[in-house]
Amino acid sequence: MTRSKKILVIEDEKDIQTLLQYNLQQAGYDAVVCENGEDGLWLAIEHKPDLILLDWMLPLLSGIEVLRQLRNRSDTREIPVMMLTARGEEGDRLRGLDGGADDYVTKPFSPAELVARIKAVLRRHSRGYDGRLTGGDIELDLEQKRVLRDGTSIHLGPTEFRLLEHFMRNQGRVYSRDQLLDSVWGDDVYVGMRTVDVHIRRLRKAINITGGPDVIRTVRSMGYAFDAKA
Amino acid sequence: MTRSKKILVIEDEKDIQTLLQYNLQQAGYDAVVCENGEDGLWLAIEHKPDLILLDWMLPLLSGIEVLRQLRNRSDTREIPVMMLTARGEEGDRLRGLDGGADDYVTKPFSPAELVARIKAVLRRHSRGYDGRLTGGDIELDLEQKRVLRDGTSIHLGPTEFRLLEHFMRNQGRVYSRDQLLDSVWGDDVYVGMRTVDVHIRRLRKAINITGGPDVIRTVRSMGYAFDAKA
DNA sequence: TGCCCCTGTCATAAAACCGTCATATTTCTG
DNA sequence: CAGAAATATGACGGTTTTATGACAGGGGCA
Repeated sequence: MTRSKKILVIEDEKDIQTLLQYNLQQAGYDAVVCENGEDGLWLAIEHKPDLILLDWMLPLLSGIEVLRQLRNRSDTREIPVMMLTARGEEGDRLRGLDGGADDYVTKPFSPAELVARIKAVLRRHSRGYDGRLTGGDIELDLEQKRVLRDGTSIHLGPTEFRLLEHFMRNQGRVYSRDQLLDSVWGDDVYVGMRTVDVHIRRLRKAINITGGPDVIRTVRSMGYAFDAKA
Repeated sequence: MTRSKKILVIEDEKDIQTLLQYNLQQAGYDAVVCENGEDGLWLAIEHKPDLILLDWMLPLLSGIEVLRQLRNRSDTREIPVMMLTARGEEGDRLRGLDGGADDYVTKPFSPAELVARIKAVLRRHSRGYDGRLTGGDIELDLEQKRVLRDGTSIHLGPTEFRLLEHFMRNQGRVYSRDQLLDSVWGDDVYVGMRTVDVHIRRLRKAINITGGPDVIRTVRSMGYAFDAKA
């Protein structure tokens, strides 16, 4: 049996804190709890949890700011984050997803549902652990750095490969050019937005030589997404 | 009436097989049965069942391995899986949940209980999460920025999308053109009232290409509203 | 060094989208 | 039923966003 997954909870409301702690442990997770953004950030860096539950409203450092900083460090960028938001604030939710949260839950929530969602996020995130990603008729071999479409091999440049990998790890989800630059190029690069378009085009051209349907969906004024199914 | 849910049963013990098949059909499900992991995997990919009942001990391919492969393919990843385990194999149970099973049932079990659990899993699964709005046969996925009607994908421009989103968040309620301009377009834009009509028309045209009934209700001298059911 | 592959940026073409208007159609009122 | 009021529809021009093709610089490698 693998070690139990570690989950970091950053939440200032005491009762929600204990509620979460209890339920997470009940579900077999290893829960670490703290109550403000600064500690949370520190613990995240220190403990490298498998997932972070992050409250939106926090003392000292707002949730969105914590998220931003997590995404800005190479050693925490890959940790999935679920935001806890109060009901009603739609703008927050959008900004949260925009900032790279993997899911969000509106309070109040049922513990059972939360655990289910955590499972889903962890599952989605651990995709490709055997070195292979698949979507539709496209296969991506992470170890050999090879791409197959419908059996035939396809050549991609390094950037296109990372781009496709990112899309295939998060299929269906729409990413803005900013987000893509952040997660595919890295945060310390500064290249123009339109560069993303060009690489999308290169990726499309390469991946569609077999004649299959385009798997990359353009979402006007939003960004791009990968869709395996029609 | 929607089509009956399809359930794939992967189980090698003949008598349990027939027991399940009988009870599932009795409960109104469409049951497909097979008896080893390889066939199960194949059938899952081929049939896209709504739920999979997966025995733990299987010839050829173990249950956990089948589960792993199901979770690694984009077209089967979202299908809920219930594991059937023999009494006492607690470790297995944990590994099952860890691997992404949605529930587990220990043998022997009562058919009635099994059906109840199945219903619960299906309900939980179809209810979706906050990132998805649903009304009637229309689904709106905020995360993927996609609209589905009766399963078929529908394309909307950004404004139509926001318009529909607003309607689906407040179903049944009537909004005047002024209110719509305010909440969909924004406070600081000033466009003519009639513009709303035009976008309503575009939304209608797009959303009714499948031939379903119009879900947008015109309230003369008042505005518009979204009604899922007649 | 020279060649080849990869990258980022531009200019331009091509789409997609938006707001408005003129006109047809429907609904209401008396 | 006539006339008025409100909504539906089709078309159009302008604007924004995306797609495409071309190009030059950078770096690895023989």
